[in-house]
Amino acid sequence: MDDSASGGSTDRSADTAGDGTEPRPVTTTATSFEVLEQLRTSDDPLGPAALGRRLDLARSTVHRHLATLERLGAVVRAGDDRRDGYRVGLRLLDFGLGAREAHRLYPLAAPKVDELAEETGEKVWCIVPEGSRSVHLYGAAGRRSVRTGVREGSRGYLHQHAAGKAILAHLPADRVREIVDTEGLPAQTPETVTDESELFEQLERIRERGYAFNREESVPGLHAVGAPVRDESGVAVGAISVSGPANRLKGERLHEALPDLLLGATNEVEINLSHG
Amino acid sequence: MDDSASGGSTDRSADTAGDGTEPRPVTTTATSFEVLEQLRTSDDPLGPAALGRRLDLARSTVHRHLATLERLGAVVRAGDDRRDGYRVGLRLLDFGLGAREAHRLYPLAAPKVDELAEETGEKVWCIVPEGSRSVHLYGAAGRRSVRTGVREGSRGYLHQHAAGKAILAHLPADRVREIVDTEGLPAQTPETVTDESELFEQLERIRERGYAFNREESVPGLHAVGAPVRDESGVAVGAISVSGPANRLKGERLHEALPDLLLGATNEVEINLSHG
DNA sequence: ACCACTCGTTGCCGTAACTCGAACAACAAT
DNA sequence: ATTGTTGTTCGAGTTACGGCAACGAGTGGT
Repeated sequence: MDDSASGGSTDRSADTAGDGTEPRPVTTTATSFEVLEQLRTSDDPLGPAALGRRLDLARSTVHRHLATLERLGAVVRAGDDRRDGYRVGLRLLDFGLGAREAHRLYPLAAPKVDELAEETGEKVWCIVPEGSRSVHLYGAAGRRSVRTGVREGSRGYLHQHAAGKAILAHLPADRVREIVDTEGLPAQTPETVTDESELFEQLERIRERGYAFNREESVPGLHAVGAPVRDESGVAVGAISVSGPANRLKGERLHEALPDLLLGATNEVEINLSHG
Repeated sequence: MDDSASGGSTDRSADTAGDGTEPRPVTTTATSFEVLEQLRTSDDPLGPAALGRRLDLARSTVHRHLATLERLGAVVRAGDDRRDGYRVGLRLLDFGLGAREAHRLYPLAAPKVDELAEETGEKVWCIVPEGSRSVHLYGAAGRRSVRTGVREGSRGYLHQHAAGKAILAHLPADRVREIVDTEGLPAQTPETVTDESELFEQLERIRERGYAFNREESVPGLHAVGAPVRDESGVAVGAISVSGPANRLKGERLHEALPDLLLGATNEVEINLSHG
């Protein structure tokens, strides 16, 4: 009842301070996703109280969101007791895997990734850009492959991987600008490329030779080679990378054998991509 | 259309006889999920107009939801032109695969499923109950395995599979009652068990011998064997099944060899489940 | 060439429904 | 028994959600 009971002309009260360029259309659905995000990143199930504390929301509000999400199958109670809290439900597995199979690259690249993992014995990834980030679409573990923290579905920065740099090198220049401007060039290891001109220089050389390297830029002790998958118009729709311990990925193997294998695979995928 | 495998009647009327008192907690988040559901079940990308028509919403409303979901990464524009519509984004892959790996059964069952697929050459599934339905948590295709319509993440009815019946047979009796009451016993093929007493009779025999059969009850021409995975207290947390063409899964192989293999695998998983 | 139709997008306004705080029942720890 | 949790329900207040109408752009018909 403060003022402006009708019409509400003068002041807009809070006006959602903070975001300068936010257009207007934002939603409460975002809150539900924040709940999901909290549940996803937590190892243990969480209840309304714990979630409310993390998100700064009232317990009753969280309760309502959870009830709705439960009805949708997006979350499930962890145990039989109602004190056990909730965790992310498998309904989202349906959505997620559906999205993956709907991606034009997945059915073509997955078998090739498997082949490469078999041939090289290392970890092989198919990575695609989404928004201004990278998504690990599909991965296959070779016999001697190392375990990193990355999972299928993981999101990361394009400038931190071999595959990501291969993608950046074959994107329209203004697109690269947008991505760098919105995401910046955060470092993951001391070797990560954080200098803008250094990055553009690398991208130029990647365009020349057709593939990219990653020398401990994402994980200490890990090297990788990445090659882009381009569509008819030449822009990258994704990339495939082979990664392994630095002492195994070096010299002739890193600079010639693996790139050859990779380019053979990506070339084949590109052909199927155009004539499929 | 008409398929609408899940969700179904979302209209306010609904309220099947019985409990007319819908609690209260329903949300607009549900609308966002309906948008996602439509995008998931559609082969082609959809825009605000098409979605609005299918969901009976104003274009502007759908637009708002899409804008929010896009900001969250849950949907993405299909093409560069803004006329191309949206599809489900890979953000949900992150949620979905995370939920799968968080499931206590997945890391234990997946390698065993791979083994069984290798040994039998058939299609092998790990299935878990969620809510009152079944979810295909993980599947592996053997060398000669057949392709059915099922995918990882697919949801179905517990009484229609071998694995599902194996689960039902090792659930508390009142739980089974709940499930049958809420879901009914819909038929998928002429062979599906639709009679309640027939089902309970089968469940009793499944408990006695320790595994379940499926003779063309879910897909015509397809047979399967399923064995439960029980936790310390004896209730089923999931099941593993082997399925293949009826003419290959019969006689001694169906009734002795495959059950032996299956029970060996599930037993091992159960041990790891208790002491891991 | 025009026109008629659809598309996506954007303000605006009324009101549905989302958020919050308080209160209640169970349970745990002191 | 007291004090602290927890999950859950109910009501009141106000946000922001949903529908309508209009704009700019693209497409197909004639």
